[in-house]
Amino acid sequence: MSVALASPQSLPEACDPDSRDSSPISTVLGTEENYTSLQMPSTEPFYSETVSPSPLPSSMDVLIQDSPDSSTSPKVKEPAPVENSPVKNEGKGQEKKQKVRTVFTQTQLCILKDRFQKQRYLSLQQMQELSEVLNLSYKQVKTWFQNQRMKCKRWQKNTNWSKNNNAVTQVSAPTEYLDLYTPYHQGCLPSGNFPMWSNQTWNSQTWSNQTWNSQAWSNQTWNSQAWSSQTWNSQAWSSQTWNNQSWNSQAWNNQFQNCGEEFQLPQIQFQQNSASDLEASQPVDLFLNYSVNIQPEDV
DNA sequence: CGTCCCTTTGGC
DNA sequence: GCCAAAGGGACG
Repeated sequence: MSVALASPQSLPEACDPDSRDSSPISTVLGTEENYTSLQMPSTEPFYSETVSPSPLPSSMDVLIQDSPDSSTSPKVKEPAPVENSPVKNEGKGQEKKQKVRTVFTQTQLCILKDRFQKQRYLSLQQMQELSEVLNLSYKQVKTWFQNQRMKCKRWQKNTNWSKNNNAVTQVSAPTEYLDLYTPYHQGCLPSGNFPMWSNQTWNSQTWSNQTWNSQAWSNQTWNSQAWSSQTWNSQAWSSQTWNNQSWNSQAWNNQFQNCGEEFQLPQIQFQQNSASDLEASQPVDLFLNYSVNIQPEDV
């Protein structure tokens, strides 16, 4: 809850169109906030990000739905909140399934990209939730993420390719590709960097609200306390957050290898452990309330 | 089922 | 034409 959200009225409907589109960076708001307001009013933690106590202006939905968004497809744009049956358009005469290509609104894209920036793989539930928020179908969200991953991959390939020799390749991996997005992040969503780690007190709540992405991990300084008390006991692993995420090896690895080169996993620096701390491996207890001190440190 | 990958198709 | 939303096949 660190980030103070400035204006509750989020999302300028027009984030910057697309990279290639000309529209100027809409600097409508500060660089951080709004996003939180997208959160569902729901009771459960879900939209990670900063834990916003704010009750969510339902205006968001409206915004997304009938935002005068420029790019809203004139015709298509069918926001089936639920599974979208394959196009069955007007099916006149010809049965040929004519492909319907939805044009996502800028708002939707902003949110999607912002999310992607933090998480390349979403669990089923996360996708569903996101799809509800965006008023898109689950399938659309899933497809979008897939396409995005592919795009990311291609981009990565190309850039590695062209500037292979140059040392500059060392740029912090995960951010490189994301920079592509910054243009409209500046005027739309909070940037991908979030200072939520410092002196955060983790309890089951904050934990489940945290989006674990590469940056988060790498920025985290795991000391003995943090890590070992975590101990990743079965309870921790099976707690909501982890369950909601369908971790397979692929998802896991890719999670940490955002579009750049390789990503360095968090270095665990074990200091001296006070045995007392460790042994107490009470299932969830430890998990419920411990704090992490983090020393600012670049990645 | 989800993901990867390639292809098709439609907006712009 | 380019790009991105989908379709579809292969794979696990």
